[in-house]
Amino acid sequence: MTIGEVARRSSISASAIRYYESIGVLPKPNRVSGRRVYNEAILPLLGLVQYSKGVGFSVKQIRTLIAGVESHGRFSTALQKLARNKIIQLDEMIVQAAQMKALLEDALECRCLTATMCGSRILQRHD
Amino acid sequence: MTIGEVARRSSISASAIRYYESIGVLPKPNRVSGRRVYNEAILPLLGLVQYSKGVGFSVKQIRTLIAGVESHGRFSTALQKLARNKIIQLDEMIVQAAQMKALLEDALECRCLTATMCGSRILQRHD
DNA sequence: CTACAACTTCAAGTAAGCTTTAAGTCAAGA
DNA sequence: TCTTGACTTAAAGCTTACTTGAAGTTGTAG
Repeated sequence: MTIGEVARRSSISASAIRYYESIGVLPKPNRVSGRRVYNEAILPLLGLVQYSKGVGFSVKQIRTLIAGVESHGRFSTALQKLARNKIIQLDEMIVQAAQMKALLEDALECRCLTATMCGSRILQRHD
Repeated sequence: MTIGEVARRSSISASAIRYYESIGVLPKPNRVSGRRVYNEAILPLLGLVQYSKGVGFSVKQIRTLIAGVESHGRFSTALQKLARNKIIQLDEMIVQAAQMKALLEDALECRCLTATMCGSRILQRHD
């Protein structure tokens, strides 16, 4: 696969793919007359990148994550730590997202945020 | 309250608070001899800012959100649209976060991501 | 009166995460 | 052979969300 095909199939721009490679998020692919040639394995990797971004990993964290995928079998302590911290963050995120959703739904129902906000517990935790 | 007190109580830096005011996220407070004087109402507002940031609102979206809080009673169609779109995004985010959490937990259990990734449904949705 | 902390403004700097631009290479088709 | 389109690089540019720095003001405490 050329970078153009990968871009089309992953919905990630070619320039972003080159950028990811340049900062070590993606492994360097083979070249044929100077051009990058990818195999199918790049797609789930890019899927992981997208997914990780979606839940708030920075590209540098994603690099650590991908390194874990690439280094078959090994799961470094750095990666374990990252994973554990992220699991905690994800739990917080899930709660927060659910609360924000409830707040917005309430607001939509009564067509105003003021009343919703005053009644909401999530905004009352100040001293 | 001075900006310093607000900063301390909200854990948001004074410079960030001034920045939020400058781009219209926060209302302009009263001044006493040139200095900003806030009342308690600023705290839940800053709480909403923090919360919104946490679930992926941009500061410009937060501005729209805060405008909805400030304009007592009115809930503009723009804000309704923002709220509806955000509710959809939040649903996706919750699912994605839960899946990523499961992936990381599985990875921690078997101490490698490769096996986890290959067995995961979330990274298999490519054509 | 002076010193000091906490504020003020405005402009410039920073970091992340790409995108865009310019100039060049390569293989295939007319 | 020439053109075309997809690729290559390096460097510069852009947006978001602030932070930092410089220079000045204010009220209080010694």
